Amino acid sequence: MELDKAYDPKSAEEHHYKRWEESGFFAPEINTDPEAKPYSIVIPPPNVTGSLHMGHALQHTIMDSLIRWKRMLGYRTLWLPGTDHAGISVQRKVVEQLKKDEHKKPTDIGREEFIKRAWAWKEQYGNTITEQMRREGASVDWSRHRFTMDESLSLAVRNVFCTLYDEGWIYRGLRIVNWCPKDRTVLSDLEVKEETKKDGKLTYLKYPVMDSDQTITVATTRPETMLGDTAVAVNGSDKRYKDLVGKTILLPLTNREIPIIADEYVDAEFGTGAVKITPAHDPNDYLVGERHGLEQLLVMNLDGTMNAAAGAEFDGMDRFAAREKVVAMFDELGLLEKVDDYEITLPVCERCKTVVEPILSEQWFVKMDEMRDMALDLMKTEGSPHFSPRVPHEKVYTNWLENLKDWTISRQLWWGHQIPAWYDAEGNVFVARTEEEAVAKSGGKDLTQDNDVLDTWFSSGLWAFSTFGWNGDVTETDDLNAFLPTDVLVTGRDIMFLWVSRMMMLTKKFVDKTAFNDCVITGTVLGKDGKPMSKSRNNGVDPIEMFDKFGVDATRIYLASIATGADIRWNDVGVETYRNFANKIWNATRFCLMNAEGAAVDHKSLESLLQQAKEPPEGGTPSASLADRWIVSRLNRTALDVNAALGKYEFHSAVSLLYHFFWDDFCDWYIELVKDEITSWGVEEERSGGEQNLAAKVRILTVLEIALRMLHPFMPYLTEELWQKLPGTSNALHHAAYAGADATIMLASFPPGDERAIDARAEAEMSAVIELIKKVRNIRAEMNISTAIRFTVHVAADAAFQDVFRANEAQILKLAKAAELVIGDELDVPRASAKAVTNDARLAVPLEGLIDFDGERTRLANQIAKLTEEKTRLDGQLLNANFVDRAPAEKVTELRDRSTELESQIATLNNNLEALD
RNA sequence: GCCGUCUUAGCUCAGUGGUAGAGCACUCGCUUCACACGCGAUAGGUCACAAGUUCAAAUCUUGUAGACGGCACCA
Repeated sequence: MELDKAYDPKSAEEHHYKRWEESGFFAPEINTDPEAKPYSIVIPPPNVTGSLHMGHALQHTIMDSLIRWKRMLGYRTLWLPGTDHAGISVQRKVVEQLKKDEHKKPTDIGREEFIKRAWAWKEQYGNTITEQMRREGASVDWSRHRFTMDESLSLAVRNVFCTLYDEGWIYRGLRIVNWCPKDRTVLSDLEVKEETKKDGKLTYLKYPVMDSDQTITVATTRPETMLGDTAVAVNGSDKRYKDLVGKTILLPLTNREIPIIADEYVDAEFGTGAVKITPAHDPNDYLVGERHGLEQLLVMNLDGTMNAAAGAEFDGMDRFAAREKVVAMFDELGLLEKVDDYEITLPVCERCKTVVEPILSEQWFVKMDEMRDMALDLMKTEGSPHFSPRVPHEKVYTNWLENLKDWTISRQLWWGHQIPAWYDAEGNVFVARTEEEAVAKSGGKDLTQDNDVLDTWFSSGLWAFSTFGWNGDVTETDDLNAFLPTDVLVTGRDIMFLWVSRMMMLTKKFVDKTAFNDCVITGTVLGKDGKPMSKSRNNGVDPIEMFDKFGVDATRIYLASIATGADIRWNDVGVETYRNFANKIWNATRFCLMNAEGAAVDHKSLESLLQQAKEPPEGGTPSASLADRWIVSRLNRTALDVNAALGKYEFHSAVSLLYHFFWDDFCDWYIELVKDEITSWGVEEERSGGEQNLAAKVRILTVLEIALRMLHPFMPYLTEELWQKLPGTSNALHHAAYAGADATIMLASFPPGDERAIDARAEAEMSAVIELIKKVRNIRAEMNISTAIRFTVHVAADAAFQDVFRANEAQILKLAKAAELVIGDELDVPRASAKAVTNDARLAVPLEGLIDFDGERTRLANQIAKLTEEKTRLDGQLLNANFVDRAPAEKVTELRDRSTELESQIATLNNNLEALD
């Protein structure tokens, strides 16, 4: 079989996913081992308005790598996919569509029709991400796909709401909330971000004190709110205003009389030391108002315009226009003291960047005190969730919880879970799961349901258990028993509070379990400019474009290679590295297949090698070749290390281990070392015959096959494509739990690695051979000797290494491009020779007529300088009595040995240098 | 204001007490029959700065400077 010369990702990506999905490989049911341990991950549900961005790609890569790894290890794995209904975002999309297509407002078509449109929108556009996930190769169980507004999940929401209400954890109250005038809904604190405005103004207004000619000056950034002022406050200990406390102000433009009060809240040092108090439009003022029994005068509508209470002149006027008008009128009245430029940070709506208006409004809240204690308790007693990396996330999470305020859960939207609360004509509230129940509770009255819906995060908060079938009516399911707690949650910092914390709390509350054991918080993938990717910065990189350009596998393994937990800049060159890696894997396989005639993957072929590593022949020479013993040792070491790294969520080191094993050990050395043995162009007469040749072919195919399995979690398409082409791969290689399934690498067992297969002797011997070859190559390169010239290499070493070099003579000659190897106790070479030392040998290359004496002098001098520098440093340490006394004896011996070794190497090189003269 | 992170080769980043690493870029040499998305060989770093702890610090502690994140406040 012959492969194309280069890997074309597209062709592999086209067909495997469909087969995997249709064969049911992604579902936990594929695992037929009744004893199999479960391993589960629920996806952070992307919202239906979204499309795949680099953050998703990173997180999905991590989740899929973990799931594929565990699946191959025989766990009953479930990665559960789904989407959330994204209340505000979908609502906005539908509103825009309505306006554009029909020039209508939501109120023109009514709630019922609007919701129909929203569902239609979701059906049409809401599957973008799920389709993109197929391209990513995500091995999610689509049969368990959930949507936060599915019937069962919606029932769960209603049941949870009712229970929390009945137990007093949910209440309805009049509070200052964050209002987005554009979206016309209240927002939770977490959905409000801050934006610094450099062109802000601080306006100083003079308020006349009644029965006096005095005025009191207040400063404000929102002059229009003065229309709702119901007091002016000063600090009671502020001497400037002492006499004014208790007096009355005639509030300009309104002619209302408002008191001057004393309150601790006022900082005498700040501004004028006098503060206008607007209890209905400012959270601090609200508190002051409560303390002093002030009227809460609402002067604004929920669309950001002023209302009648602001006065006839302002009624209906936009808040910003009203601001200008208020200032102008104060100016006319001579009551405008001044307007200063002022840099101000304003709260804005996270989604639409509209300036958020703090406003007094009646909303539903979740009381957070007990929830918080529950989550803190989980952290303190069980260290749950176990964050990775622990620093700094555990502390940030804990700090946030400690300062938690109540959660505003009502939203003035139509799309979402309508609040299961009904009102009678008198405004009495009846909370129930259905209208019938509510009516029954009311004693048969006519009721109307609350107009608002719940925050999308309220339903997302139930995700860990509602997705497994819990809905309050049904509280036990097989999936729930099998898969909760989920093993790990993989997500970004941005939703740690919005989602992670709430899911912990609600899962504990309703199923008395932790939602997930571990929580991997990924870093942010930054744009090339080092800033978070965003549309406004136009520094975003589209994962799909990367898939097209470099292939899915290259993009995935690159993402895994940067998944350290730290933020990282996107770098096309990095993906290119792994595109090249994919091509390298392709070509290594291509080479093996070109020479695989008559051979097939056979794991028994490595058994004798394992045996020799486990029980080295007593003093004797192992029968298997060094290269074979070495690659098996390296293979197992890599497998052990990769498993360990994945277990610690150190994806970048797993990738690095695999990269270097495959490229350096397998391609650069192993393939080259055994090339002659397996190819038809090898040195025929040196071989013991066809049988030996076949065994070597089987071995290399087998090593390759194991390597592909280790790479599969990161590079699913490429590895499946190649695995299918390797002779001898079949479902016999599957993990026992999947014995019956059609052959696929994704169900093959993941190499666990065997510590006893680590062959220290083979590794030491191989490194002697590699070092020797590298030194010869170095001489050739530095002496500028053409590869066409095959010279003789003289090697001196102790008896054991002489044997090693003799046993590997053919390989050394080939890789060093030498004609002859002369091995002995001492070097016996003419003066015109280039020389070098390794840790285990001395070597020389006679270069009669080729040597550049000056060049050789420089080369030797450089080597001597390098070694001397190291020796000087070591000897300095060894002369230090403190070091020798206090450092571990092992360390001291190690340094001493190294120093002795260096001494001998330097001496040799010096002799070589002198010999040139 | 409070909490926290980062600063390592030209670039992007690993490494977290015991001789500084990778990929890419750079330099030199290769149309070597798996791969030029390649092969071989070099070069390149007082690990931001300062002090301390230690036999030993890129790594631990404190401070300084710069970059950044979260929370709170902002009349």
